[in-house]
Amino acid sequence: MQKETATVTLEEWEIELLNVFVGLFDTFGVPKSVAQIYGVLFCADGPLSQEEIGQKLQISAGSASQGLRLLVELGAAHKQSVPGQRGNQFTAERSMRRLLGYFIDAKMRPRMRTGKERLEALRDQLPPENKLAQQRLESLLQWQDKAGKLLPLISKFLG
Amino acid sequence: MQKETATVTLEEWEIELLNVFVGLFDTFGVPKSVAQIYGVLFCADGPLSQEEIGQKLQISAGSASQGLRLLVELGAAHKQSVPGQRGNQFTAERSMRRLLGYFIDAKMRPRMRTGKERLEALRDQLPPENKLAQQRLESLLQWQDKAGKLLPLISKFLG
DNA sequence: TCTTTATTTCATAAAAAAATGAATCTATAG
DNA sequence: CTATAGATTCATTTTTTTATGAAATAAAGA
Repeated sequence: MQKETATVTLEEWEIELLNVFVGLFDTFGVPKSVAQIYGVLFCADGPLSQEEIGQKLQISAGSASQGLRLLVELGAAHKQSVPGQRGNQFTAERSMRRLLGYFIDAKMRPRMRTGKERLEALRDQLPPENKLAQQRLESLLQWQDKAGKLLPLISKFLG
Repeated sequence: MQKETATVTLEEWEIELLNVFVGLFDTFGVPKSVAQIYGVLFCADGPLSQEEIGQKLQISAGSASQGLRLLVELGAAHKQSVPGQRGNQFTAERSMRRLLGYFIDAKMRPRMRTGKERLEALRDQLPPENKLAQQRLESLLQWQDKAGKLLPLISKFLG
């Protein structure tokens, strides 16, 4: 079978965009290499294989695999296995709304939920005479509450 | 001078709250120990000295110093030097709105600004016939734009 | 001033996170 | 079925981040 001769080197403008993504993603604690993989997909003209991504970024197959897995988990990348073809293809989720939405669902909500449960459990076993503890606990529960209402609004705004 | 016999150990409920803060802050890449320092301040009944914080968390003076510096930079803690008294006192910023607002100003805006500048510079030197690059660049600039409009709305909502 | 206590700095140590690469598993082509 | 390209896993290595502690600095009391 004819080997595809795709571009395996990053262009100047792609590198520049990648750096911006690295900064953006870092705000949410996503590692540099993962942001770079996303960036490559974002810039690409079509789906890319894991191999192509690895070549462009000069990273190992293991690294590419792990990074792509994280991105797929976060909903930032989509994996498609094309029938009648080995390997998988990846594309970037380019909608900012969906990107943030997935991130919120995958990372923020679970944490907020367990946090809330913990706090509510604590409230039930906290002596009522401990006014300070009661008060601090209430403050924090209010944060959770506000955040829970804010997140959908963000999605809406971006939609 | 009489030595103050403040509580140097964390109570059960404080530890629980600290853990919640660790989770929340981690979402934005703030290290555990820094989140814990914030938690201690948040729970406290009044201002605390760096020494008291260090004792409660069993961390070194250097660690406390660096962690507090970061929190102050982020606007998550306030430092006050009480006249006629050695050392400084620290308090937590307990307003969620201000907390997020400061964070946005301190960490997100600068990144977005430099990102935007970079992208605009790139746009000016990008050959117009490179349609793909043009298009991707525009997408990303639109993200910046949306984000720039979203951030104030968040502050407003929390206010 | 000198002394003592609080704080910061920064080189080093410790810990945590991320990348590698070899072994393993999977799936397709032949 | 067998051979092979592709993908994944995971123990190990590398890199990065964070914490420590000793030394330097600052600031207040005597």
